[in-house]
This record gives sequence, structure tokens and C-alpha cells, in this order.
Amino acid sequence: MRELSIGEVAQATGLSASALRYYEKVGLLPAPPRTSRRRRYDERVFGRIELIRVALDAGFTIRETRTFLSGFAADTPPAERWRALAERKLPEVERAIERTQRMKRLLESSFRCNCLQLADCERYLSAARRRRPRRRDH
Amino acid sequence: MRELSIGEVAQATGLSASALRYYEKVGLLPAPPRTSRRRRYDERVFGRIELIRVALDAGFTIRETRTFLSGFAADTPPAERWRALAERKLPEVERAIERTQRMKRLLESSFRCNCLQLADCERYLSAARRRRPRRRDH
DNA sequence: CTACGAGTTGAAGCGCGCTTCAAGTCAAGC
DNA sequence: GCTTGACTTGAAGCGCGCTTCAACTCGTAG
Repeated sequence: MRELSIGEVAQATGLSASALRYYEKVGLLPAPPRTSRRRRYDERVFGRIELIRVALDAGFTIRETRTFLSGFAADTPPAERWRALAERKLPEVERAIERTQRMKRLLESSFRCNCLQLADCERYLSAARRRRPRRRDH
Repeated sequence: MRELSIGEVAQATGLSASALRYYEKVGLLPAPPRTSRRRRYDERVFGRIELIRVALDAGFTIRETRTFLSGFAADTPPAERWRALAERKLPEVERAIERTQRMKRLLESSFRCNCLQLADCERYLSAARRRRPRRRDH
């Protein structure tokens, strides 16, 4: 079984060496054995990295990904662990979708005003504010 | 025309006083006159703040918002300036939408595997990697 | 006189996922 | 013996939009 340097793993996965070191530091990747301080990976690291990428691509933070990979309930099958974490994550992602869609709508539709100067917009909005109820949604 | 303290403006807009000071520092809000160092706003600040909120809500960064508010082409009407900036911003926001939607799909659909242990997933993925072409989309 | 509360400033901190830097280590090739 | 190049480490930096902090200044009320 061929051993790989960090550079080779980086090359093969498209990640940077510094990212791999970082993943190790934060506990996503197990620390591989070393030969005169240099990391020597074996091929199984690719599976692990794939898992990490899927989790991060799905929007999980490093911390959440670590929970998935090495956290609680090691006896529960991965698919079920994923489902549990995903269920908790979903609302957040859905809010993100809505937010970005709102942003798109705002970009496309806002400022139909005919003001010739920003100052006119400002005066108009200040005046409108006195007539309308104020709302903050955040 | 009533003068307002930073606290009153904060209260009325739902922003924090520190955010208002920050907006002033980065050039989104003009520096109001001061009475013994304290900011004294007049009502027109509300129009300005409304403009800022719309721009930030639409996804513009502080820098872009500043460009919109006080940047180039002061002779061009606001609506047109907005359109120009929005057009440049749209692709980015659309990418964000697609990204979050991909995240949602990943959360919902991934990990249909039947592995009982993560290690099984890892081995499976490492093996799959040897058989399939590798792709990195980022 | 004293205490309080709301304001002031510049600098530092935060969370996130890395990257970058400085300074060193090591093996192989010439 | 010297250079090269890939690696090592811990610490600091980044971009973003603020927040938080320490130390100070005022005006007013009691």
C-alpha cells in the first residue's frame, strides 16, 4: 500500500496542503504517522477527505462536520447520524436560500424611483417614514 | 426641526449606536454636527439609513454601498446607478442562490449508504475513487 | 459635591475557513 | 559540502460587518 506525502494528497484531491494541515489541527483528519516529521498518508485518507468535502459542501461548519465524523453515538450508522444533523441544519440553509432570493429580487426591482439626485430619495424616504408604521424584520 | 441623539436614531431605526458610528466611520453616513462632541442628527438621516439598509439587504458590501451613495457619476439618477451596480452584482447573488440550493439538496439526499460504521464509508469512497475520474468543481 | 447615564474615542475582538509568513529540518543530487 | 525543494511548526493575517472594551467627557438631578 503506497504511502503518500501531503503534496501528493493535495494534488490528488485538489485541496491545498495548508488546508489538509488545518483539517488535521481542527480534528477532521486523523494525524497520520510521520517519517522524520513528515506526514505519510495511506489511501484511506481519500475516503475521509471525500466525507469532509461532502459535509462542508452541504454547509456544515467545521465543528458540525467534526461532530458527524467523530462525535457522539458512534454506534449509530453514518446515514442516520447525517440525517439527524441535516435535519437540524436544514432550517438555517432554507433561511439562507430565502435570503439570497430576497437579495435577487431587491437587486432586480428596487429603485424604480424617478429622483434625479440621491438627496431627493433621502427626503422622500424620510417623509415616507413619518407616514408609515416602521418595521424591522431582520 | 427636532435634533436627535445617536440613541434616539438607534432606537427609531432598530440599528445599534455602534453600527451608526461604524457607518459614519466607513463613509456611509455623513458626520453630523456635534454639540460638545455628541452627534446631533436631523430627520433626513432616516432617509439615508433607509437607503443603506436597502443596499446592504440587497447584498451589496459596505464598499459597494458607498459607491452607490457617494461614488462616481453623481449626475446620473440614483435608479440608474442602482441598476448598473445591481447588474454587476446579480451573477454573484445567483451563484449564492445555487450554492445554497445545492446545500439543501445535499442535506436532504446524501448518505443513502447502508454502512454501519464511518470507516466503511471511508473504505468505500476510497475504493470508488480509484475507479472513477476525479472531479473538483469548487 | 457626588453620582448617574448617555455619550465620546481608538483599538481590539469575533467567527469562519483557511492562507501566509518566518524560520527551521531533512534527503537527494551535484 | 552545498544547493534545491518539499516539507515542518506556531503565529499572524484576511475580509466582512459589526461589537466590545477601556478610559474618558458631559450635563443633569439630588
